[in-house]
Amino acid sequence: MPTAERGSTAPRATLTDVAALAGVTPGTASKAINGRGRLRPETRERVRAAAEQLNFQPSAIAQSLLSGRSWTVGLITTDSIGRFGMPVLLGAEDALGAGEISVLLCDTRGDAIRERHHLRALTARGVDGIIVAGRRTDPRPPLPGPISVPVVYALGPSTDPEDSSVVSDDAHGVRLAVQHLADSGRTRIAHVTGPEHHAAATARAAHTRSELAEFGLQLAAGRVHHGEWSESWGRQATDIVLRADPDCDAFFCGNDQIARGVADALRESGHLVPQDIAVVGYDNWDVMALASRPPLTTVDTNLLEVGRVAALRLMDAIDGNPHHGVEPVPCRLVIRDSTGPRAPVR
Amino acid sequence: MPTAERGSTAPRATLTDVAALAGVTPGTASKAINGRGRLRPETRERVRAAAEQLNFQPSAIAQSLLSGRSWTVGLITTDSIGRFGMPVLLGAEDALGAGEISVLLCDTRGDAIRERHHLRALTARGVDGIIVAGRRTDPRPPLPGPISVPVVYALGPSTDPEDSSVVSDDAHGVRLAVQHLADSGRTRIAHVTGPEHHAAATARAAHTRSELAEFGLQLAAGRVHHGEWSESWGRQATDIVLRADPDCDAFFCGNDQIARGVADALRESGHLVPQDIAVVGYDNWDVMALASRPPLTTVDTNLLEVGRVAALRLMDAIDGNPHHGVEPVPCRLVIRDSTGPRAPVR
DNA sequence: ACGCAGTGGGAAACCCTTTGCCTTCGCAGA
DNA sequence: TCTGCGAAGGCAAAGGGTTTCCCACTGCGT
Repeated sequence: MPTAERGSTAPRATLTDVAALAGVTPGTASKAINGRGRLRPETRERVRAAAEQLNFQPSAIAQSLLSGRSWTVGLITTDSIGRFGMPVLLGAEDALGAGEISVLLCDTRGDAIRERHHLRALTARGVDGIIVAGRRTDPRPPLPGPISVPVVYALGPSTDPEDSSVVSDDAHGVRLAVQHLADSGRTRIAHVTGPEHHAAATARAAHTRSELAEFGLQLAAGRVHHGEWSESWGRQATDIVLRADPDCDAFFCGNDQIARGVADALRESGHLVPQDIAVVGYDNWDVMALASRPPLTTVDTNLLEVGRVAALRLMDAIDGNPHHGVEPVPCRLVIRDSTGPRAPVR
Repeated sequence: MPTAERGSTAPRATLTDVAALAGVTPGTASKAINGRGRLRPETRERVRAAAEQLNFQPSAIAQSLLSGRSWTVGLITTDSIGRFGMPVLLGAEDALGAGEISVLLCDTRGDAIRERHHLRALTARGVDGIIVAGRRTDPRPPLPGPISVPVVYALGPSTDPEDSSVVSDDAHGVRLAVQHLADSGRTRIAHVTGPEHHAAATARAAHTRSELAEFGLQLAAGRVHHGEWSESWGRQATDIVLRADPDCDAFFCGNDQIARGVADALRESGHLVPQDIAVVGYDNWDVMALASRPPLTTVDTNLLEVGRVAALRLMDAIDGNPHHGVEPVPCRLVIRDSTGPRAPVR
C-alpha cells in the first residue's frame, strides 16, 4: 500500500482540527503557526507538529475574507491568446507567481459582452487587480464602468492616457534594425509590412522613415509596402520592390512571416542573402526565423518582459502606487544569417 | 462628467448595505436576491431595487467560505504553454466559463518543484478540481501526493490508468490520413516523423504501419524515418526516401513542419505536388499548413475539443461522477492542395 | 372572542482564520 | 501575605453571505 493514497477525498483539516489535536484554541493555533503572539516555544512546536500531522493548509478563502485581499489577479485577453498574447501571459504569470499571486485567466474572444461578463466575474471573485493583454499593439478603449481595482494594459495600450500601459518599444526595435543594416553598409533599404489599419504596421513604418532619415537614407522604391502579414505577401512584395528599385540591398520587414517570404523569393530568384541583399524580420518568432533559409536576423519584441513589467506595475498599483501613461519596453536585435556585410560590388 | 467615473475606489456594497437600504435584515435580503424563502413580491422587489442602486455583487469569497465550493479550477501546464497547450487551455476555459467556473492558470515549466508549489497554492485556494495539460502527448506521472479534488489529464495522459485522461485519438488521425491517401490511389507511402523518444512519433508510426497493412500496403523505403520535428528534417528526409524508393508517391508526415519541409524539397527537386507525390501533415497548424506551397492536407488534432472534453469530465467528477481511463477525442482531416488524384503514369 | 393555519421576515449559527483584548497563573519583591 | 508584573494563552468579534429555525402577525372559521 503506497503511503500516498491518491484520489482520496479526505476533507481538509481546519485550524480548529489542528488546535484540538494540539490541545489549544484555534486562536492560539493561528498564532503558533504564523509566529505571532506570546507562546511558549513548546506550545508552538506542539501546534506545528499537529498541523504537519494533519497536513494542514490554511484556507486562502477564509484568509481573503478577513484580509480583503485575495492574492489573485485577473488576466483578460482581448482575443484568443495567440502568438503575441501568450508570452505576455507567461511573463505576467512568472512575475506574479513569485509574489505568490495567482492568475485567473479570462479569454474574451474580442467580444465586448464576454468582456463585461468576465469583468463581473473577476470583481465578484475579489481580484486585487486586472491585466488586460491585447492581441496586437493597437490601442484599445479602457475597460467599461467604474473598476474598483487597479488595471494595467499590456501589449495594446489603453486609449486613456491616465491608464497604465506597458508596450513593446517599436521605435527602439526599428532603430536597432535600421542601425544594424546601415552599419553593414546597406543604403537602399525597402520596408515591407502589414496592413495600414494595424498600428504595428504604421508605427513601425513611420519609425523606419525617420530612422532612415537619421542616416541620410531614403526608402528603396520610394515608399512603404503595405500588405498582409503573410509569407505570400513577402514573396509578392519582393518582386514589386526589385522591379521598382533593382539596386535595393536590404529588406526590413514588419514581421517574420513577411521576412521569410522575402528570403524565399530572393533565393528562388537567384539573389544571395545576405551577400546581395540583407533581410531583417520583426518579432523573433522562432518557428519562422529559424526555419527560414537563411535564418532571420530579427527584432525580438521582448513580450515576456512586457508581461513581466505589466505584472510589476500592477503589483505597484495594488500597493497604492499606480503608474500612468504608456511604458515602452526595449527590444533586442537577434542577429542571424540573413544579414551580414554586403558583398563587394560585382 | 461622465456617468462612469473610472478608477474610483468606491468600496463594494455588501449585502448588509443592501438590506439596510431596503429596510430588511441581511438574511431577508439574501432570500430576496436568490429567490428563496417566503417573501412578499413587493419586498423582493424593494431589495432588488436596492441591490441595483448600490451595484451590489455578492462576494464570491464569502459564498465560497460557506458553500465549500470555490467555482474555480486550476489548470496546470507542465511546460510553458505552447502551441499544443494553448488550444487545450482555450477549450477548457470555454467549457468551464459556460459553467461559471473560473480558471486559475499555473505554468510549471516542466519543473517538479514548481509543480508542487502550484499544487499547494491551488489546494489552499480551494479549487474544485484540477486539469493537467501536457505539452506533448507523452504520458506523465500523476500529480504527487493525495489530492483532495478531482484531476483530469489533458493531451498527455496520466500513467495511472485509474486517472481520468483526455487525449487526441492518434489512431483515428492516422486512419483518416492513410485512408485518404489510399483512396486517391497512392500505393507507395512514406512516413517521416519526429524523434523516437516522443510518444507522438512512435504511436503514429505504429498506427501508420498497421493502417497501411489494412490496405495491403507497405511503407515506402521499407521503414519509418525518425528525425527532428523540423522543416529541415523534412527536406533531408525527402532526399533519403526518394533515393531509397524513387517510386514513392506519397509522404505522410508526423507534423506540419516536416510536411512543409517535404513539400519544399519536392518542389525544389522538380516533383509536382500532388500530381506526382502527395503530402499529408499532422496537427493542422495553420501557420505551417497554409503557408506551405501547396497548402497542406493535414490531420487536425482537435485540441480545442480535447480541452473542452477534459473540462466536461472534470465538472462531472466534481459533481461526483469521476471518469477513469483514457478518453480519445476523434481527429478531423483537413483537405487542401497537397493531396489529390495521382497523375496518370507517365 | 378564541383558536388555528399560514405567511412574512427576523435572529442567529455557520463557514475559517486572524487579532486585539482579557484572564489567569506563577513568581518576585515588599 | 499581599501587590504587581510578565508570560501564556483563551475569548470573542469580525469579515460577508446563506440558511435554518422560530416568532409574530394576519385573517379566517367557529
